[in-house]
Amino acid sequence: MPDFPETASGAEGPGREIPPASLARLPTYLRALNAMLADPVERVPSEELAEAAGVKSAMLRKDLSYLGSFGTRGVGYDVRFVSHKISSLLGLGQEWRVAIVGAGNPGRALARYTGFTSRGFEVVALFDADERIVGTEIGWLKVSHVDSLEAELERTGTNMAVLSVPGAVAQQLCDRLVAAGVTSILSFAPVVLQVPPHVQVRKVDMGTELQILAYHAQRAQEGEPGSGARPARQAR
Amino acid sequence: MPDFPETASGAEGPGREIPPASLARLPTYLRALNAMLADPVERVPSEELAEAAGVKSAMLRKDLSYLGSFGTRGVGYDVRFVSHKISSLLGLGQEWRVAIVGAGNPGRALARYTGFTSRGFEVVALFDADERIVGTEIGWLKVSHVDSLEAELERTGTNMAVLSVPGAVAQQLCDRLVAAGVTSILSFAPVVLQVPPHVQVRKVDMGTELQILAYHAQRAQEGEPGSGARPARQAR
DNA sequence: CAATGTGAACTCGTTCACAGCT
DNA sequence: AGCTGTGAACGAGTTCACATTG
Repeated sequence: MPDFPETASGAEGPGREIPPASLARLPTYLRALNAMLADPVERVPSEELAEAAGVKSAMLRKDLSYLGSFGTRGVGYDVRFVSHKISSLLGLGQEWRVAIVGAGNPGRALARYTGFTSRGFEVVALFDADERIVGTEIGWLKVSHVDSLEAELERTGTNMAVLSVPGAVAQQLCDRLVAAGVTSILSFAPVVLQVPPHVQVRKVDMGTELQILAYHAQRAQEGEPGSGARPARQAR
Repeated sequence: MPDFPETASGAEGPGREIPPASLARLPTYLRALNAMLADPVERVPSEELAEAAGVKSAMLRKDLSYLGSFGTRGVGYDVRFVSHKISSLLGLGQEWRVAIVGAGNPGRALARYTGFTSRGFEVVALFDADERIVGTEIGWLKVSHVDSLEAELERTGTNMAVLSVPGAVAQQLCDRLVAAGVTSILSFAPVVLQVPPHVQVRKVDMGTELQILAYHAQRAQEGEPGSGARPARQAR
């Protein structure tokens, strides 16, 4: 299917760095585009793609302009072409080998989540420190003891890690991952990880998200009850 | 013991809205402060708290200044006091009743995650559409059929929902949640949800995060030739 | 003519640097 | 003396609006 000129190899993109805010939206665009590929949609104007992605059309156009300038004036964008372009920019042409460190509830859920296997990410190792969990099979993977972390990372050629361990041990395991040469870490631990500058960490934190929601919810309910401002003072 | 000196009751709530970027950091500050409370730390200067939260001290001070102006010049901030202040601003004084919609792998992991129960969030209902799952117990909750969604939300007094269902049905369930009066939704579904303006949605998307990591990882590996030499330095 | 691509205006977020308190 | 609180400078991100192009 990849019948597009120059796919995964470098040199294609402009030297410009993509601004982080823009980069963070590309996966959303990619999903929208791929959804359109299912139906046989050939072209899409920025207005429509932007709506599907939940952004304004000017922003979408500016974002895409960082990757180069394709799209046909008066017509729109070629769905397949832009999809490929984003995929290759994101490095989805290659398989990323992911290790999951921490096979507790969240780790196990991740290991079984097939959603991303299909998108260029393969889970190749699973670690835990709990003897009762080590050796059990989850999905089609056997849980390794965290003692063998370095050896297994090497053996499996892991180049990305998901950290789903309790906050108390997250930093220490993060350090070991970094020492073993992992430079991309997705952390679910509710702590701020300290890493050297060449290592990329992204954090997913449900607790934080719920607290932000609580802030808005509280404001909303203060407005509701008709009586106006209420102190609503309750210590925890 | 939970009494604090002033807190001019009328003046506590600044009319000012908290800027979103600032709001998003408050949970991190709160965690750092609560960790300090464990040790008996009374006061902390902005420099130190900022380091624990991974931000610059000027930013921390500005963020805290949105909540009011406490902190003692020449000394620092009272750990307990600021912790309380943030908690109450975030609405953590009250119990939030959370329903989890979708009891697949991620939903089950969330239901068992006790980490947030302790922080003012209680899971009060769990839904799924799969007959084989409905009726089973997860943690101390029985999975309800999604058909009874509206009734159960009402019965349990749910005021927040976590949406952990496949993307294909997320929008439709989101609509039902909104129709049932839920105004705060944390979504794990990899789709852009359309909601009316009074509803707050936050999204957690591992796929997106991995793709962003892949972008950086790809850039990094383009820089260095494929030989075995890797920096592998330690974190601080 | 319809829709892109983009400079310019504007808004929001971060950092600086120092006045003002304790 | 030391540290907060904040106005002002700076920078990033978003939106506007329009010249440009197929």
